[in-house]
Amino acid sequence: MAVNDGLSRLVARAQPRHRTTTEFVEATLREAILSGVIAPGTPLRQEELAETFGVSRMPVREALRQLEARALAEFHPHRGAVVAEISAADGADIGAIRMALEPMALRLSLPGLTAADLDQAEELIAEMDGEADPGRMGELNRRFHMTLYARAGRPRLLALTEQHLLAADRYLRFQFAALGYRPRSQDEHRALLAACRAGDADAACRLVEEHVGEAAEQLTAFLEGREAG
Amino acid sequence: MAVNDGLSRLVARAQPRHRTTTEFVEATLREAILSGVIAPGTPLRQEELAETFGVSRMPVREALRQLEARALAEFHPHRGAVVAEISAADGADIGAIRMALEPMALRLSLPGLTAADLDQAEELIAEMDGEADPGRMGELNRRFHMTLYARAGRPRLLALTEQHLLAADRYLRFQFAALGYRPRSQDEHRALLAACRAGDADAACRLVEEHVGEAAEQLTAFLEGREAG
DNA sequence: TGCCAGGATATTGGATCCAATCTATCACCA
DNA sequence: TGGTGATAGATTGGATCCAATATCCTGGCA
Repeated sequence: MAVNDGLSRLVARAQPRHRTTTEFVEATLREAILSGVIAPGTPLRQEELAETFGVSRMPVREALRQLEARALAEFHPHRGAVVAEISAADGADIGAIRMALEPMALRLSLPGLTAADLDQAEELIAEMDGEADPGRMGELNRRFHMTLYARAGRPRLLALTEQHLLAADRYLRFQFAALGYRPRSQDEHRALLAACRAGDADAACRLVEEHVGEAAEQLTAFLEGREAG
Repeated sequence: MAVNDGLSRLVARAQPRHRTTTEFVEATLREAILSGVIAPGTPLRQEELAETFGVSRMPVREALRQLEARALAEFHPHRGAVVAEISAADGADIGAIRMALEPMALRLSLPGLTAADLDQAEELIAEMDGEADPGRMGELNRRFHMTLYARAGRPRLLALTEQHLLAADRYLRFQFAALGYRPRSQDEHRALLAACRAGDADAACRLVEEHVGEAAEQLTAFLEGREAG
């Protein structure tokens, strides 16, 4: 079974240190969908998932409802849930949201950033230089961005930003596999970090907006080509 | 019972034309929370809600999970859910998100706006002039904003924007009740509409950002005073 | 040969039941 | 008298069971 195959590995190594079974199932499924372990369009059969997780159908149902609210799964009444499809239009949608949220997060965070934060960001850039694995690269990229936003002091804004960084990751997987990492991305990361170190908020916000925008643009072009072909 | 009282009225006049009971419960509860019919901090007892809706506890449970994913309810394992609290910090958080999303939505929508859209926006401003009821005012305000963003062609961005407009409404209720509607708001609406009619994207985006920012600022000040006192 | 109808099957949606756990109360002891 | 521990009640979390609905296949008919 395509679903169980990759997922059961995730389930096996997932620490069930969650307080309820529902939380455990939701977190693991979300990870699986965002990381691409379960492909878009895959039907999420309740019974099958329940068996994989070793629980009854009920916590699975509640978890699926939460995933629906996060736009990671689509419900069709009496026909079940499927993993949300990916499309060029949706990729552009997520890109637009990131272009709106991330400059705001950075602007709020910048004054509070410590030297340690900036050093950690620099270290993450260095790690990305030598990384080939797409999944790991996505995680490093996400951590780099979130490190810069961490001092915004706006929990909702940060949660929303991270959620859409994760959603973008899911998309970027497809691009990574075909084209490799976007070469200019690292240059942009370095320029962004330099602006943050200089405390130049306007420049930093402009850079992050351009950075996200270019990534989204290239992704959209790639996906449109994929849909056309 | 404080919960049932206002809620049962909503339930009574709600058309159960939803495909599943869970959808019906979720939509009605969301409306009740956002509109303030159920106050922040109110415990959401599953049995009580089930009785009010005339269903079993199960669809209530699934609906509550979805509300949690939307940050409208907070879950405490084995202790139940409560309606999400409101706070000055959270109000500022929502304000920051709106300030990020709405200029982006407007910029994407502006080129596609029709004369009919602009006329409808103007009509909504006129309606707001003569409106005293806070709930109705919030709805008109929301429709005005969403009308201007409607042609963005980004479903996720629009859904997120509307969700945070609704969340802001929930907060504004408290301010309405104490201070009435912010007087300068209508002037800003008119200026914004004028910029849209002129097709001046930069000005329109700047105006909407300022508009949202000022509303958020005043709200935050009000809530901080309320929390201090 | 193609299309429509009807029934069998699979899967979800909803109800009921049981177990786990949290809270509050009360007795008991220092 | 104040604090601590045990116990009872209430409430949620999870499992199982039943009903409702969609899909798919097959057979009959034009």
